[in-house]
This record gives sequence, C-alpha cells and structure tokens, in this order.
Amino acid sequence: MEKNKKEMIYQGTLSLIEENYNFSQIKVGDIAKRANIGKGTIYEYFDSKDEVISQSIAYMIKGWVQNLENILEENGSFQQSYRKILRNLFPMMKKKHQIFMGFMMLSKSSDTSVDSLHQLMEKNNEDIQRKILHLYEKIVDKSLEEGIIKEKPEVFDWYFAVNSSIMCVLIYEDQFANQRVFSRKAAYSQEDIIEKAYNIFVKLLG
Amino acid sequence: MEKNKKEMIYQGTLSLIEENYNFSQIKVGDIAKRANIGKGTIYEYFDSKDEVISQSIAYMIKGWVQNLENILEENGSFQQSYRKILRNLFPMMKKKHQIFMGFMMLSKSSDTSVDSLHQLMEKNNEDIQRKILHLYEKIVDKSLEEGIIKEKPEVFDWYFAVNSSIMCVLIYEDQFANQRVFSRKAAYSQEDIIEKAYNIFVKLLG
Amino acid sequence: MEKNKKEMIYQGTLSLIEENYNFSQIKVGDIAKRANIGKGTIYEYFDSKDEVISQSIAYMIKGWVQNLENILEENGSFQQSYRKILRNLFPMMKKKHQIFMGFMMLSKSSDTSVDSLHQLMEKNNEDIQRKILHLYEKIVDKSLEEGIIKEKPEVFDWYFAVNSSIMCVLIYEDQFANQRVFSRKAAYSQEDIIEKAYNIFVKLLG
Amino acid sequence: MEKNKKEMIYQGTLSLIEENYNFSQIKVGDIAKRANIGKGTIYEYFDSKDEVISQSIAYMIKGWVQNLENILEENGSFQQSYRKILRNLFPMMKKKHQIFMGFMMLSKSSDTSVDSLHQLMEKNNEDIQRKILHLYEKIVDKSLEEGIIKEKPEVFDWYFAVNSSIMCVLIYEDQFANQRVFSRKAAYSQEDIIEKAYNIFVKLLG
DNA sequence: CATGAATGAGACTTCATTCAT
DNA sequence: AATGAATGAAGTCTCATTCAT
Repeated sequence: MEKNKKEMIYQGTLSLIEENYNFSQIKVGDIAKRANIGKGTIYEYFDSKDEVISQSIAYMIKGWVQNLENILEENGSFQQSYRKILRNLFPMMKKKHQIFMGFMMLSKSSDTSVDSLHQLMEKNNEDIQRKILHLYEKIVDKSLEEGIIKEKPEVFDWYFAVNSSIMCVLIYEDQFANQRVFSRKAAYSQEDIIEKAYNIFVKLLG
Repeated sequence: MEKNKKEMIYQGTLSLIEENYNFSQIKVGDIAKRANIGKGTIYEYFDSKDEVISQSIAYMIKGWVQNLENILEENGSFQQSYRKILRNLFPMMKKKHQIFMGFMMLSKSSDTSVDSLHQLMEKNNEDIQRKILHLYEKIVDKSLEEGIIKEKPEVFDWYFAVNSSIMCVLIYEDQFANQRVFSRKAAYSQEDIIEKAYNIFVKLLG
Repeated sequence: MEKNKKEMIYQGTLSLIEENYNFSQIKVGDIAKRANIGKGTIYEYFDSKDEVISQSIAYMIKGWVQNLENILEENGSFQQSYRKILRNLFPMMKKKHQIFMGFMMLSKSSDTSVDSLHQLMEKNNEDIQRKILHLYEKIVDKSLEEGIIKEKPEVFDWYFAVNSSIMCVLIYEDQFANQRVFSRKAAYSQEDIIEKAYNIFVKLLG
Repeated sequence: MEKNKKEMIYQGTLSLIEENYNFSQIKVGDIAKRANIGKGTIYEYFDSKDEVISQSIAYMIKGWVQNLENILEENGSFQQSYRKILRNLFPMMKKKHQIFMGFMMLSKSSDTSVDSLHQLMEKNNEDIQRKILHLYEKIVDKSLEEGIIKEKPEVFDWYFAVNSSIMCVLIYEDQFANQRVFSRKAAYSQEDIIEKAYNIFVKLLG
C-alpha cells in the first residue's frame, strides 16, 4: 500500500510537470489534489516538497532510460535497435523537452530554481547520469560487436558521439518542429531526422 | 544616470546568479544590496523582480554573444578566429554553465521556474537566439570563404554542426573538468579539446 | 466550526472599528490578534482584507436592523414599539455613529476609501438598504393599522418621514450629546428627543 | 504666487475627488500631475498628503456654503431665495454626494479612512460646520422677518428643520434619481422636489 | 523656489509544514 | 495511517516623504 501511495504522488506530480507547470509554481496542495490524497499524507512519504519533485523527476527519467535500454535487449540488429531508440525520443520530448534535453546532455538539472531542489537533484542526478552513461556505452558496444564501428575510442569521444546523435533529434524537435527561431520548418520527416542522427553516430565514430 | 542605475542592477543580479543562487532564491532585497541602492529604486527601473532577472540574463548573454562576434571581425584566418571563439567559451562556462549551455543550444530558457519569468524569457529568448543563430551563420560563412567547407548546407545542418562543435567544449567543461559522472578527468588539455571541437566542425561540414 | 471562526473574525474586526480605527488603518495582523487566530487563517475564510471589512460591517448592520425589526413583532401598540425602536438607536450610535448614520440614510457606504472596499460594499449595501427599507415600511404599515396615519403616501414620502424621524435622534446624539458645534448641550433628556422624533413622524405623515 | 500654487493643488486634488477616487486611492504623484507641478513642490505648501486632502475638501465645502449664503443676500423674497438655494444643491450633489451629504448633516467627516486625515478633518470640520450652522440660521432668520414662521424655536429645532428640508433634496437625488434601492424612479421633477422640501421647512417650523 | 530620483518602512498575501483528531 | 485546518515566516511591491541639484 505504501508503494501505491508513493506511486500516486509521483503520478500527480508528473501530471503537473507535464502540463508545463514550473517547479516553483507547483503547490503541495495541487499535488495532493492530483493524487487524490490529503496534503498531510504527502509528508508521510516525503520529507519536503522538494523531495517530492526531485524524486518524481528521477522516477520519470529512470523510466525513460529503462525503456530505451530494453530496446537494446530486444532481438534485432544495431541499426534497427538504435533507430528505434531515436524514434522513441519523440514522444519523450513532447512530455517535457527541457528536462529531457537537460538530462540527456548529462547537464546539471535543467531547472533548479526551487530552493533546495538543486542539491537534492545533485544526488539523484549522479545516479541518473550514470544510468544514461551506461545506456550510451551499451549502444556503443553493440555497434562495436556488429562492426559498425571499428574501435572503441576514449570515453569522452564515444560519449560525445552518442550525445551528438541524440541531440540531432532533440534539437530538431525543439527548434524546427516548433518553428521557434528558424523561420520555417525545415522540411524533414521524422524518418529523415532519424537517418541524419544515425549517420552522425557513424560519421563521428566510424 | 538612468543607464548607470540599470547597469548597477544588472551587475548586482548577475553577481548573485554567478554565485549560483537559484533564481527563486534571489530576493529583491539582495539585488538592491549588491547594487548599493534602495529596494524601491529597483522598481523605478523594472516592473517586477522577474523583469529584473530575465533582463539581467539577456544582458549577460547578449554581451557574451557580442564578444564572440567581435572575434570574427578581427583579422586572422577562420581557423584562428574559430579557435579563439572556442577558447573564449571556457571563462563563460565558469560563470554560469547551465544558463550558457541552455542558450547556446537555443533551448528554451534553461531555468524557467520563476513564475512569470518563463513568459518574459520567451520574448528575450527569441531575440537572443536569433543573435546566436546569426553568430553561427557568420562562422559558417567565414569558413566557406576560406574554402574550409565546400558548400553551405541546409540551415539545420550547419546549425547542428556549429552547435555540436561548441557542445564539445561545453560538455567537456561541464562533465569532465568537474569530474562529475566520469570517474576521473579525461586527460585532455584545453587546447586538446579545442582541437577536437574544431575537427568536429570540419568533419560534419567538410 | 467554520461558522465559529468567521464569527471570531467579525468580532475582531468590529472591535477595531468600534474603537474608531479607520478602515485603512486596520491591519490584517490586528484583526488576527483580536480574533486570537493566525494571520493566515483569515485568508482561509475571506479572500482579502477588504472582504473581511465589508462583510464585517454588513454583519453588524444586519444585526442592528434585525434587532429593530424584532421590536416591531413584539406585542404592544405602535407608539410603544416605535418609541422602543428610537430608544434602541442610542446604543447603536455609540458604537459607530458614522457608519450607522450613513446606512440609515441609505447613503452610499459612508466610508469607502479603502481601495476595492467601495465595490464590495456596493453589493452588500443594496442588500442592507433593502432590509432597511423593509423595516421602514413595516413601521409605516403598523402605524396605518392602528390609524395613527390615515393613508399610505408615495414611497418617497413615507421613506422620508421615517428617515427624518430617525435622523432626529441620530443628529441629536451626534451633535448635541457630543457638544460638537453647538456650544452647549441643548437641555433635552433622551426621552425628550424620543418624543420629538415620534412627533415628527406623526407631523409628516399624519 | 504662493496662493496660486496652493490653488492649483486644491484644483488638482478636487478634480481627483470629483472623479470619485477614494481618498486612500489618491496618490501624491497624481495630485502633482493634475496640478502640473513637481511632487516635491506640494511639500512646500502642505505638511503632508492628509493636509492636502483635508484642506482641499474644506476649500470646496467653504466655496459651496459661501455660494449658498450669497443667494440669501440677493434681493428677493425668502421663498425665492430658499428655493434657489435648494435648486443649487443639485449640481453640488453631482460632484461628490457623499462628502456633501456628510457635511450638510454636520456629520463627522464622512470619509475618514485615511490615516490621520480623521484628526485633521476634525479641526476643519468645526470651522465648516460653524459656517453651515450660520447659513442655516440666516435662512431661519430671513423666514422669520417675512413672517413665514412665527417664532424662532430652540437651536436644535430650527437646525433640524432646515436640515430635514435640505435632506429631502439630497436623499431624492442620492436614492431616487440614481434608482438605487427603490425599484423605479419616483416620478418627481426637480421642481416637485423643491416644492416638497420647501413645504417640509414650513411644516416643521410654521 | 522647484524638482523628481531615491528611499525604506510596512502591508498584504502565499504556502510549506505541523499536529490534533 | 490519513487528514486538512491552522499557522506564521518571509517575500514582493507601494508610496509618502526627503533632499541634492
């Protein structure tokens, strides 16, 4: 039952985050309402509002990363797997691109304005970022096994290559798909971008 | 005199941001203290705290971008100019890497938790991001003139290439120089990284 | 319990008003202190300070008017009832003569300087003023039943007659009993004034 | 010149009051703007904002009362003069009925929410109220001279009679002409009301 | 004399957290 | 275990007043 309540609180918090509430706008009362529980109950499971938020985000990200790792475990060639991973980035972007981009770049938490949230995230961040690094390494290793790349370079280099490849998708979504600065949407289909991103990986490591 | 006061407020705000205060932690009173003026004076020049912060950040970023553009105007080959630009990223990173990375990626504002700050930044963001795009294009054009790259590709492609190259420096600084996730600092000197970053630009566009 | 807290807030507010605090002088903190509750609690029951004040006044006036109407329902002749009503005006005047006079004259709220208080009072005013008009009509109707007056005139005329009669008491109290402008207190007993006021009613309508 | 500036300040303040700004809403800056002078200049002529407002109101009321007294000095019968006085109440009501009614009733200042305004008004009030009493007495004396009334009663009685007569006009304007509580405007012309008011004077003193 | 930029005391209001039920 | 009424610390912003020019 305890696990159930925590889960409900996570869901409530994430539903607010996904609706683009900024962290400091989120009230404990809102979370309680979303989770269909009393405000006081939250404090039975978390020490503070900041704990709730930082752990909720960690919960979300870990789910995402796990998702992507599962894809690698499935049968199929590297090319298929990696393309599927890239394809799966799109729906994640929709949910909360800033947080997502921030984490995928292993950036310090992308939004750290809430008072002590910053420090709390630091701890969670390390854990999350290690998981992401692990995912990246698995990607690289699989491509090695299949001979897509010849040789495993230094950690920084392979990390940077995967990161750039993924950034290709994220940046396109963030900038072009939303027609933000660039005056008109570059006419690429989703599969075009995945193609580009895949090629960048190969170009940088091949 | 008015310009002077605004300037003082900017400096005060930025000094707080540079000390890693999170935006929502910054109090109007703190800014006033740093600027050596009365609290009320701030409201003579800005409509709200959020205005102060968002405009201060815009002021900082515009200064940075201007700085980098000036380097391009100086005499010297593309290689010299671009390496100098990359070299200049290091001190900027020191100041406030999250904000800086966020903007250089043209990401939506990297930290938008403060209530209406989000909306205020949106307007400033567009302006800033246009400036950054302009800088990137200038870089690409100069490399074209000198024949470093043969042909100017689509906007997304050249934007992505410059961005990746710059990210190389930023990520190294953010992750490795601070020994964050990667257990030990990859043994690269600053000039090594600049070399890497330069090569990425050439590799992706050459 | 909720009713209880609101009641406490009303009492606290009215105790301040009765001590001749002007509305804009009253601080939320003062009200809380008087009501023996926390400042924040007030905002659980009211939306703003102005709401507190305007509703407190409405609460007070409605109580007064109800009081007077109850007197009419009691057994006894018109003369007895009406004199009792007039007699009951004295203690009310003591409490807050300006507010009381203002309302009994159906004047727009007598003190409306507090920012949005004005608008809030307008709504309450209409309700209160309707109640007062109702009281006045009941007075007139009872005097008709007993043949004290022969005929019910136009609404303005009977309204004005009752108003004048009541004003007689109020003005005496306001001016003479407090020796304000008139250099020495006119030597009338309370019962003398009631006699005068009663006669004015008869003179104007009889 | 000094007189001129004070005059300008009065005019500025009154223009704000006439536009139904509540006293506590009026800012010193607004007054300065209306008077076309600097904010600081106001403090050359008045000690505080409250002084400005209370003296401005006193200035307005004294003007009104003087006006009415002048009418009595003109040639013509009592009936003509008094009706003219009553007729002149209408435009005054338009300007600021609450203040006007308050003063004509010799009520303590009708709006006393501004902090120390209350005490300041007290001093001015006495002066104004003495002037009003003087006006009332002149009215009564003129009616005596012409034999409209036979005998001068006690001060309270003649004061109350004139007051009621004037109230007749004011209340009609305040309530009926603005269709406030009374559902439809009683169908009286302005001259009808003046007739009523005149008759009340005669009825109560004749 | 006149000004208006600068000031800072002080008020309202919010909201995370507590705790009696 | 669960609640939500109560709390009060703390922050933003206003505006009367001052004073250097």
